[in-house]
Amino acid sequence: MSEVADFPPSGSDPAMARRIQSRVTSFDVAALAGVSQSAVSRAFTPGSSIAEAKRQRILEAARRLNYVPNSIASSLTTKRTNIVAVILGNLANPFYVEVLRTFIARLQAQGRQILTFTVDNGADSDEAILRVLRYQVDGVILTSAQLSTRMTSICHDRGIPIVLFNRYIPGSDASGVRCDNTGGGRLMAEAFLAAGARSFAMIKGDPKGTTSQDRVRGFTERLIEAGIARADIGEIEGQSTYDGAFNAVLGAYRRKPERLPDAIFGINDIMAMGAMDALRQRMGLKIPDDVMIGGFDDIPESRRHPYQLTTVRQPVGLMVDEALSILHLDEPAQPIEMGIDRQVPGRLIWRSTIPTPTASSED
Amino acid sequence: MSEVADFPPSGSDPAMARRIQSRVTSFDVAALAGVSQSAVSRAFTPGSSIAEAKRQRILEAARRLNYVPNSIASSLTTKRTNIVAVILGNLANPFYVEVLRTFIARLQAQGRQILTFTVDNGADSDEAILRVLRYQVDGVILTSAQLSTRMTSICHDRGIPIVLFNRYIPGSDASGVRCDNTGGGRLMAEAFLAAGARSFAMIKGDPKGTTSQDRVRGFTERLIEAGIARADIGEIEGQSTYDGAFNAVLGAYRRKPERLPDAIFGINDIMAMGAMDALRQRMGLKIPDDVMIGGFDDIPESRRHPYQLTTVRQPVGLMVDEALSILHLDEPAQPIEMGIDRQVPGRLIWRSTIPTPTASSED
DNA sequence: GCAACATTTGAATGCGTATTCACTAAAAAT
DNA sequence: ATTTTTAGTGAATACGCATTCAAATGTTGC
Repeated sequence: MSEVADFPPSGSDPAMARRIQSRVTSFDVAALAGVSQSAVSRAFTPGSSIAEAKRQRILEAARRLNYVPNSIASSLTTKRTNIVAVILGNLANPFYVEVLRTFIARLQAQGRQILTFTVDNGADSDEAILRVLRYQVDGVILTSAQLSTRMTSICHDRGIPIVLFNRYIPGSDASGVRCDNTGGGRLMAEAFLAAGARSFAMIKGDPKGTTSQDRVRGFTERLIEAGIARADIGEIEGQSTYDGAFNAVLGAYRRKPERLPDAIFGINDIMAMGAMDALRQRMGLKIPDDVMIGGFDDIPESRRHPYQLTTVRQPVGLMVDEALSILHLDEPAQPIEMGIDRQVPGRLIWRSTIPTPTASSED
Repeated sequence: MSEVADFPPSGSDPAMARRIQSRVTSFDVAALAGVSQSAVSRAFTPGSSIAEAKRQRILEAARRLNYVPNSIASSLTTKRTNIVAVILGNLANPFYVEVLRTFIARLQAQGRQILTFTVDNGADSDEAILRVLRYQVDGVILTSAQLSTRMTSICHDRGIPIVLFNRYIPGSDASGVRCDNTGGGRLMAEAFLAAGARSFAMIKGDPKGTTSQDRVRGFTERLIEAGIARADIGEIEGQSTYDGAFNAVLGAYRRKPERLPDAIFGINDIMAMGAMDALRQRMGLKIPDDVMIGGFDDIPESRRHPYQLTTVRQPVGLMVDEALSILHLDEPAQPIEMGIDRQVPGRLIWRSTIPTPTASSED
């Protein structure tokens, strides 16, 4: 049926059939344009000394040859890759998707590339860091928890800055940016108190995550200060996911509805949403009439109709900007800043899972 | 209060204060181990000819120096970077988050790195491709729509394979993998018909996206075959987001509830969810009693309680595997396969937004 | 018209590794 | 015991570009 030459034409070189052709290099462009290789390099390096007319001639030659500079080769001499590594723990949580989106948007706008890694929740990031090191990235963003101090010092020795995002390592001098999670926990406690709650529960996430710990601590502290008895502050453990919270709530209250508190603080929005669905759809409860719910993060889903979750917003854009500024990508000669721990405050967003004491103030 | 030397010890070189130190190279390791640089290179290259005892000695020396091979340098000689670029259009749609997760998981397990790009929806990917080319990636996954044929041929010339994911370019010989969107549209039409619907609407997404077009086409074709009049098959346009669908539905029916059809097909799950919330929360309708709803993708959110969306599942894992197999990352010497268009069938997942004609068959 | 200066230019070199090539030592085959 | 094979090794080189250095060209001021 089909003849030999039935491959669709691709409109390109006839010599393309084999893979790994001799690539077009700056020498080829130089030859075509009648200049030296140095000139070609200069034509593609902004701010270098080259006559405009010559640059144009070179660019034209490059265009004709479909020449694209080889960043790998140039990285070898400049010792800059323009690559930033982003190591993520948990893309199942929309908050971290938002974080990733923001990092990508910012870095891409700066002309940098993003090397993305995921690390199983709770697993340690050492292997990812090692891989990152091989690629000589200009900086590392780490949103995943575990990181050995050995790794931080190796990175430091090699001059690669790391920023912990919404994490910190107690006793380490690794720099980081985070939301004021403790303060945010306090905000949520105050919101519940203002709405008249007297008994409470928290759905905690990963017990090793500082994020969860801090929110729990701030929340608890504030309640104690307000005179709430420890006995009236319950804790539920669950996987840090929608399903984890859903099941944890069912496990805790389905058989003992009498233990249900006035208010439940989901340590992040996705868990608060899981809790809400369990309480409403499986236990037939009304929110906030039967139980109040609070979350943390303010992911886009939280404002959607089924949830309308009252939550603490993390200013992601700001946090990302802070993180990137700590990296000092533009001044690689600067010594790495260590021991920085920038905290940005969260903000309570009133929606409808906690009755508003006075007037609503959504946004 | 604090003395000069109050920096926490980092357990590393004392010479670490300055950035851009002379890096540790294979020559340093060679010197310490008393071998040649070639030997060091071989020690880190699996399958190369080196005595096991010597390799161990080298590895030990490397460990003592915290030596990590420089992949940038090695890429220059091997012409392989072990980097795959993933270009994404829309991380606001959880489906593509799932796709990204899957690619990362697979590639990371193979020891490859992922360079992530996002392209504004509808914008063209040429700039991203150009950046990708500079980094000499081993392959490109493209989930975003627009791609000039000039770019595909440039990639082809340079021996860089591209796979379109859930997209195709009519008239191009670019390879791709996609769900059988047309067939999926038909499945949904059949589900609605079986449930007794006689009037329909579709909420279309990006009009330029082949994904949306194909689903619309399959859905419509099947309905026509079943004898439904064109007048009973409506179309609503909206941004391909939750809010887009939410607003589109409100705009179409809020003032004219009499125009509401028996069944609405959201071209993807996130839009179907937006539609559901608009219909239920804003228009007080019951689903599926007042309107049936169908989606497409089967994102994790679809099975959650507020939605329980009947939808067409895309087998993401399978599609990702197919995409990677087309890339032939393990046989770079092979000529690039062009013109491949693998389609994998979707599968209808019955949940509760369409009344089940007989018995339910959720998973 | 010439000195003093600023701007362009190309040859040569280095970045850190993989690989080729020629060679040695050890093992196997004769 | 000698030849043939095999495994192991180091010196040298290439990969594609940025950058340094010295030379060449162009510009300005007097």
